[in-house]
Amino acid sequence: MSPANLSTHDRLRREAAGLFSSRGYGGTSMAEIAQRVGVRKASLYNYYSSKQDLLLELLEDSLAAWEAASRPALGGEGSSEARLAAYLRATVRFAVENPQSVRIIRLAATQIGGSLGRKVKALLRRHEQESIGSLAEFFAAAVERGEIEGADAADLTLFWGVFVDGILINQVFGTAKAERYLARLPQLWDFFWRGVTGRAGGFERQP
Amino acid sequence: MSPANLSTHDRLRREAAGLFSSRGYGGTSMAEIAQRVGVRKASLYNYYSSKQDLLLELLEDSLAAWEAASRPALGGEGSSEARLAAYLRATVRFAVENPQSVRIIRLAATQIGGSLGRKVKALLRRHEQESIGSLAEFFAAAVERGEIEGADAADLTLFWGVFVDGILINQVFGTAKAERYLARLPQLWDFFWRGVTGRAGGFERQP
DNA sequence: CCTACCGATCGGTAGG
DNA sequence: CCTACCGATCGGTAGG
Repeated sequence: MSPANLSTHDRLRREAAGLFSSRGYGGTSMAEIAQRVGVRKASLYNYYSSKQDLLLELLEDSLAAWEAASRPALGGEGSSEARLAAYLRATVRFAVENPQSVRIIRLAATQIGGSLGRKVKALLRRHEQESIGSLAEFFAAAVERGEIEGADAADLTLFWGVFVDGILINQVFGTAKAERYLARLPQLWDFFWRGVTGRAGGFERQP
Repeated sequence: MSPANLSTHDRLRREAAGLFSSRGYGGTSMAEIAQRVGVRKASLYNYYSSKQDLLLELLEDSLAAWEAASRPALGGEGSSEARLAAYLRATVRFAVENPQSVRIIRLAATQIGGSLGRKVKALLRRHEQESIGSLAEFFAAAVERGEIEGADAADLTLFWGVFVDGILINQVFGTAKAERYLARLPQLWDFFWRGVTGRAGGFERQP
């Protein structure tokens, strides 16, 4: 837990993620990162060849960690509701435990221009296609099997994106504590599932 | 419509809002703004005494415009559902017509540190207290009158914040066109309202 | 991981 | 709204 136990490279990742996510990419200087890590600025260039590279690696790591944390739940066993609820819980838990990763992904999606912006957008687009693509398939299958009735799969996917992004944004940038959204997840889930199916939701509290 | 018809001050506001919202505050330079406006950098300081002042005024204008566009709907006549739906439509329309205002508010909420960050957070906190405060009262009153049953007012307020922020974020930062969310608002509203009340929503298409 | 340094650009000012 | 300029800081490199 103590910073002294972490390698310089790990401290560098952590401090860079913290500064980028709270001040933005352009608002963070390499000198400031170095100061927090406790080394001279020039030493950072032993780990990354540029500031752009540093952001790109943090973004890739964040996207990979998010996928690894949430993806398995959707492909698990059980009803559509159980799997989707498990996916949501895994995502919200990830955001509680890794707020900086969520922040980095958001800032990358919104604050970067130029040639770096193009690389960032390519990474995000690839991730979104995989993630939203599998959700769209999920909803289409649920509609086909009759587990969700009277709604269009595209509208369900749209509503799901709104729901999840709304939770994540409020979790990591809002004034309320991030844990609150995890604690109220059964209620939020119930609203979502009833809205989508007309039936009360059953959000199992066990993992 | 043409830039040539706008005053220098108006062009300055527009270009600064565009650059801040696409590159972030720290990623935007006064020289770049000046170049787009078509004047020398020093001339900008006839309108604003600092870069911080420029951002603060853009933020204040954006918050005021948002309030003016959405607030009246909530206090209008009609059922709780009609008023809340009108409030949502006004908000989503505002985001279609003023995406940069929404972007500025989001970036201010997430990307600024230091002394500027404190001023920005004070502005946002005041706005949030007024806005979320009136929503919390709205839901409490709807529960008390029995227009919404079986749900806690605090949970309703939480879900509402998730719903609205999710739409706005996807509208102004997502890959789909912003108009899509306006076009699909009846469906999104139906999901929301049915989730909250168990009854199908009736989203009137007329203003 | 350090010292020492580079050219470029930063926000901002003086004075007109 | 301009020219001319300021000290400070930027990302990055050389060389060890």
